[in-house]
Amino acid sequence: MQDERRLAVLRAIVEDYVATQEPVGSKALVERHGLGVSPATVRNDMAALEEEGLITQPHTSAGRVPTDKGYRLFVDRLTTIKPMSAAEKRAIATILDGAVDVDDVVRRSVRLLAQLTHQVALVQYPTLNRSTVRHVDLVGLTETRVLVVAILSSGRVEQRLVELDRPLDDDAVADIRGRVAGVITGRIIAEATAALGDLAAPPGDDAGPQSLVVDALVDAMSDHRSSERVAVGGTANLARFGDSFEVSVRPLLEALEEHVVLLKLLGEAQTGGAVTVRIGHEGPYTEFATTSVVATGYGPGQEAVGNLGVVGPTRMDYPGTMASVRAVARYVSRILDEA
Amino acid sequence: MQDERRLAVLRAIVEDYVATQEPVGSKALVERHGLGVSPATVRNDMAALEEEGLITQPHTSAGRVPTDKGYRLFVDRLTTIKPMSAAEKRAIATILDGAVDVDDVVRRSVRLLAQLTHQVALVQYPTLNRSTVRHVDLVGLTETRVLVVAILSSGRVEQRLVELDRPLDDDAVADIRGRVAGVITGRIIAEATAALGDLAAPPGDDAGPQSLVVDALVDAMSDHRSSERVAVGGTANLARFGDSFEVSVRPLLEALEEHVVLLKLLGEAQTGGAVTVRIGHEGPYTEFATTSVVATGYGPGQEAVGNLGVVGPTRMDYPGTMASVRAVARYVSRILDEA
DNA sequence: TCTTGGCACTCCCGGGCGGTGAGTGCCAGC
DNA sequence: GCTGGCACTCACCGCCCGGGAGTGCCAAGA
Repeated sequence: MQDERRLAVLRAIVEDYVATQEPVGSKALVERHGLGVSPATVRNDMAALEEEGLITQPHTSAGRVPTDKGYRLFVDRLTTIKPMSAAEKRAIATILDGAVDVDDVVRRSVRLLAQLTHQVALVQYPTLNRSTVRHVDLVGLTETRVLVVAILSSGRVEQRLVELDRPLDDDAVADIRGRVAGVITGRIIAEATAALGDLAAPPGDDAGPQSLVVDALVDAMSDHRSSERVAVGGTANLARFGDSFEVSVRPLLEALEEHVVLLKLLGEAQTGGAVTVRIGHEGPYTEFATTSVVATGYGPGQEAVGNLGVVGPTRMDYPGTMASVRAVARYVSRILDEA
Repeated sequence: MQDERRLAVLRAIVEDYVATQEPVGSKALVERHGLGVSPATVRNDMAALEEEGLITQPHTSAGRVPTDKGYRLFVDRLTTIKPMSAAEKRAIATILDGAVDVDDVVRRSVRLLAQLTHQVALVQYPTLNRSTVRHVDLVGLTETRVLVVAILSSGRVEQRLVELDRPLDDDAVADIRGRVAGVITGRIIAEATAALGDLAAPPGDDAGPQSLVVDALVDAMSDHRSSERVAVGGTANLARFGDSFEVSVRPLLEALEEHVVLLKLLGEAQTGGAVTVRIGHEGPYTEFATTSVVATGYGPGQEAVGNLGVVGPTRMDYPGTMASVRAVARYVSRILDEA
């Protein structure tokens, strides 16, 4: 019974602190929330919660602030993701439906997520892993330059310019095109890449040019470039960090330009539709010690082709943020499914 | 004679203030620079400079700080762009040469420029205006969906998915492809768009699908999307603003996500290779009242296909920044020329 | 006419100081 | 196990004050 009330106190502390950004005291707590007990009782509970490491006080005789552990318990056990309102859902659908291509979906998502959550939004560009090759084309630009274009089912178009070591006439280009297209069209990337291996060193005169073209295609489909990209938006929301710019915001801004780090952060998100939350010091990223990351995967069906989420101060509105992240991920998935 | 010394004093004030970020007094001035006169003399000159509106003091009995007008005079008459060292040039060339496509050039340029100048870098994506159409392709995905792909001489690939109102077999797709390609291949965008107009409402059964395809092509080449995009980097360098985050950096971060505004800022850059500097309140952008923009155009030959530059506090190292901006623009131009 | 040393004045900045108030811990009583 | 009471602890804020950098002005010298 007391245990239950203590959790209620923790929840109240988290909610108040998130709302006011100030340490919350026992008196204010009983006034603002309908706990039917006296401040003294709450103080006892707070002492117990502090004993457990769930809350802490910045200095003696100040109110209490949740610790990372406290937020963790709050997120895991004290809250449920609140569903978005119909109006919010409509707004999301309207904005994302206007996208003209995959890149545009990503850009719009980032913007939308930043606006919804008032935090820094991250959206990973979709990986090509599950895509199939829709179309391959070779375009002879000059006698020794060929543009290789691969169109993938995700809607992405990858291109490479190939410099040949000797002139090639149109028929020869068409020949290579036909051979390559026959082997990989309709296949998923992994299969296509494997199949190209057999073409890399073919018999006959065209070995050189064809190898070069094949290499370019393998490179274009190798997934690295596109999956290593993350769109970032809403950096102005870093102002929510009340702290000084130099100590808290600058390193964050720097980290946000390091897309490799962001990918790792987003990569922690579990597949399968659940929203993952990383709080404060959890994980090895010192730059993000005072921040939480709320992320999830997106993609058609159950399979994630990318992750998206937000970065914000540990003192954030977790239920609302998680709801927004989940909602945007769902709509992005749906749109990618349609395209 | 005195006039000359006064300008020397102004130059010294600008240089010292840029270096120290603190109001500079008469005594420190004669010590750090080799002006062969006494502090009292300098004080008289300072009073004259203040009279002309070139410098100002934050409060009585403080040192002097250059005004926007002072910086303007400094940039226009007191400084020359200092050439980059050979090592710096090599570094620029090395970094940019590794780019795999146009988008990669832009991304690398932004990063490079931010590192060189320690400021916020902006690089506009190349406009398509001067590009020619290298290749057009139509790919039938299903019976009622066609992917339209246009490959431009700039290396950019534009694509649109077209939903048809009725099924179309492969022959019909090939037919439209042939007709469209015949009309626009090799032409510059403007001509191609005009030529497409004649195809929009052709005679015969295929009027519907062909119109849709033509519309998509016109849209893809309409230049709006790509030229409305700006890559931004080095936002962490906003820390150089010593002021409080909320009043000075937050509005800037917000403005930096408004790419329309950035395009206008960059658009002020003159064509023809000169580096343009906008200082402080010059221009209608209240968000950028405390910043200067150093920008220039880039592109193969004399024609600018895009602009790039940096945004920083008015108190910036103009000679160095202008040198970096010019150098990066030149190398980007060269690379685009080669591609 | 310009430069220079001297001098009084201004005002920002940082440190020290006491009052105020929110919040706590503890204890005795119910 | 809850509650009211009470003494205690600090952060915060406004205040004062001295130090110091820098200025403006003036009279004398080149």
